[in-house]
Amino acid sequence: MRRFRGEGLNKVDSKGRVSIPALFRRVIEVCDPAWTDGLQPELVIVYGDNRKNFLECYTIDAIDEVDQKISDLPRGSIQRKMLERLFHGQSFPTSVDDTGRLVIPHKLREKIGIKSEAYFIASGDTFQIWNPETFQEDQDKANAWLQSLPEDFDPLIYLDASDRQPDE
Amino acid sequence: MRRFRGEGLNKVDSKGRVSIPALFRRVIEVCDPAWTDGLQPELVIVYGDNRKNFLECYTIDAIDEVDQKISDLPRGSIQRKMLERLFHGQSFPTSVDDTGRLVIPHKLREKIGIKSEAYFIASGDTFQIWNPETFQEDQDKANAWLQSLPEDFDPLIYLDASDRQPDE
DNA sequence: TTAATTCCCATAAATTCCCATTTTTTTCTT
DNA sequence: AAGAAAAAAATGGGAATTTATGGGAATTAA
Repeated sequence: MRRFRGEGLNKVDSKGRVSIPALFRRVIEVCDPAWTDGLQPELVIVYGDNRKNFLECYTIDAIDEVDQKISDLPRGSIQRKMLERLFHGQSFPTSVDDTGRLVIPHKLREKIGIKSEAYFIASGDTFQIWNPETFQEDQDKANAWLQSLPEDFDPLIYLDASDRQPDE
Repeated sequence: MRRFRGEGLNKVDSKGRVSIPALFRRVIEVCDPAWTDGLQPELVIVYGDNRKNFLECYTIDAIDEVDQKISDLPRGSIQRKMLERLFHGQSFPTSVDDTGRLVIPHKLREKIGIKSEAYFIASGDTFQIWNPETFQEDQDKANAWLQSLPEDFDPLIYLDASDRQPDE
């Protein structure tokens, strides 16, 4: 499974159009089973978790995987209801046009406070769209946290935590 | 099988007419085996479960699947009787007109308290129609619940629960 | 025959499509 | 390695289409 990598800052015009970083486009294409050269590759923007102040963009493969897991949850369970609302309801299916752009609807631009520029950053099998200033603030916080750690601390140590139990 | 995705808020006029979000129309069309360009695609509104304060809209494909499962149940069983009443009796077959609208009969508008606006939200292979205020209240509850969780809790963790036993 | 429903037409706003220009990156040539 | 040429990426604007919505006439139902 191809993963996104990298970041980018692009202009948003009055119609809400914004270029997707070219590297991301390649991944979106490959991860859309229906895509073939000449077609507009599809993706899904998820925006419903109001604790997050960015948009999360899923490839078709990634969202299919989520959908499958949701349908495996018991019908009527609160978890299933919440996830259906988030991923099926509070999401926006769209596609990359033939000039490599995406249209971010007015409502979604408002939600994350995007005006004339959008900041893109990869996050595994999804990528995020931020208001550049908001992202910078978040980044500043992350940096401050890193500063607070001992001089010789290496964050890579976390990688080895992944085979422990979730609540350990 | 195509799935609904997204949400929308549209006006309801004095005749009960309301536009169906355009993205939903595409799914309704594709999921009606009899539909072809120019025809009015059909769907079924299920309204009988009075624990739910919204209308549930099924595509033809989706309702066919439900019907099939009902007819697989033993004749005369209480389960079959209940489901037949709900899906065959307390449902309303209708179609999307050529301007993309649906007419919600007076009785159904009353049932869910719809006045001048209707809120649509996708939920897998069906979509729901709510009174906007009622939905907002429901959403507020969901958000409060999210807020009550630890800062770093991600509802996505539920997705990984799908390979456990239901009652685990 | 009143009321409700369906059909038909009209319009404003939003969205998509198409094409052109600028900017950046890559490749080629010397 | 520098500069020129070519390709790819980013951006901008207008025309065409789609969407959402409203109103009246025709039709059907009570």
